[in-house]
Amino acid sequence: MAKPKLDRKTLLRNSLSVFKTMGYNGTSMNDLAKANGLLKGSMYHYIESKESLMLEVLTALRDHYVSRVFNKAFDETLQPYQRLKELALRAEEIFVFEEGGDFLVNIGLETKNSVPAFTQVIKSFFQEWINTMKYLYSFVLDEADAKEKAEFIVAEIEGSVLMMKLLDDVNYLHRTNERLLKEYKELERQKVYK
Amino acid sequence: MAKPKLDRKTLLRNSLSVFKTMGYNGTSMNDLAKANGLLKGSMYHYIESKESLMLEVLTALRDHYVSRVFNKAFDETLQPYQRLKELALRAEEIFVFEEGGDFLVNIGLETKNSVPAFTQVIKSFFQEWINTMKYLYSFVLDEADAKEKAEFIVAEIEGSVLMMKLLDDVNYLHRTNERLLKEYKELERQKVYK
DNA sequence: GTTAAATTACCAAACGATTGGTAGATTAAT
DNA sequence: ATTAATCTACCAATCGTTTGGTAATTTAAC
Repeated sequence: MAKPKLDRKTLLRNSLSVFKTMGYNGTSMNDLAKANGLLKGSMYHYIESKESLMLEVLTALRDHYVSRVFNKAFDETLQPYQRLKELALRAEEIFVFEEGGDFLVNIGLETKNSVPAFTQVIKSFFQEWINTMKYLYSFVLDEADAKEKAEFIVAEIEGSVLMMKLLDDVNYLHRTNERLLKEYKELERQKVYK
Repeated sequence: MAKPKLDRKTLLRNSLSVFKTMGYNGTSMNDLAKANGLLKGSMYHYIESKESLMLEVLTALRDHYVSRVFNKAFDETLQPYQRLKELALRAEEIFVFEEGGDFLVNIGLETKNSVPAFTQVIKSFFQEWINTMKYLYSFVLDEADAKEKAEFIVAEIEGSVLMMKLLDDVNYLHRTNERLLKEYKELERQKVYK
């Protein structure tokens, strides 16, 4: 009976799936336990508290994005435009199909005034994202413009994802990405002519 | 103590204030009662349930926006550009200073998979907003483009508000509005030249 | 290789606190 | 005296968490 061990990754993935559909306050320890094939008391064999579990989920998600998605921006075997395209593609997959998506925003808003520990991780995710975009745009814009552009683009994508969810319209994000890519190409062209 | 202690408007305003900072699931009937200067049991003299109260708050908020904010777009004493400017100004006030703000988005995301009645009202709010923007852009763009532009702009503003909250940066929305206004003026210029 | 101790994984039950909601008594204005 | 508004007291259910206990497995001494 001490064999079928639940490994950490599975625990986090199962828990994320529940948190994602019910939110933080909307999810009970019972829900989490069920999703992991355990009774609620047994969950405490793996975790210290509901809050610490969520914090671990958030952190894992952020680290995943940083090391598996954002890092594409620094892949020197690709042209800058191709890197942006890779990022856009991955973002579309993530937000439209995968578990996770705009999860970080949802939880960030829901717990903003009650669990500061969450806010910190979520903030750092967005900072990382903005920095990634800033780097990519530094190829076609000067420092200050690249920064502003990066901040604006992250907001733009998040807004699209949001409307996509609220209005059940899957095209939102795709159109936004297409617009961004087209615009980037135009910026590259202008840069060359200068 | 049988005086009409609490009028409907005050009840809704007080409740909104609590819901706004703690979310739907994060707010208890006790919290709501306290905010209204009552004991929990007394709340049920005014409302049928926690859910019905929230639904009333959401509906009142949507109706307020439609009749007091969005209607500016149809004010024929103003030039289209001036109407857009009015809308932008009001939006900035609402999102930055007032209670309410992106409340509808937060609740929409938090309760998307648990309380469909909320989703309906929230959806209609965004549809109204999009329609308003579409009308304003029909002065400078053709039908199809105006629609796409409207959808995009609402997403853009929402994204800005979101980042503003998550990153505690009040400039986000202001910059977005300035960009929109400038672009609208440019669209007007292009229209004239054609 | 056998065996006993230590550890792991889990369950069933219960904890005190809090949840949304109800009933009946009490208060105060008309 | 009537009636509307509020309080007090309570309910059943659920919350996150802790407990006591029991198999299954791993470890380590022989």
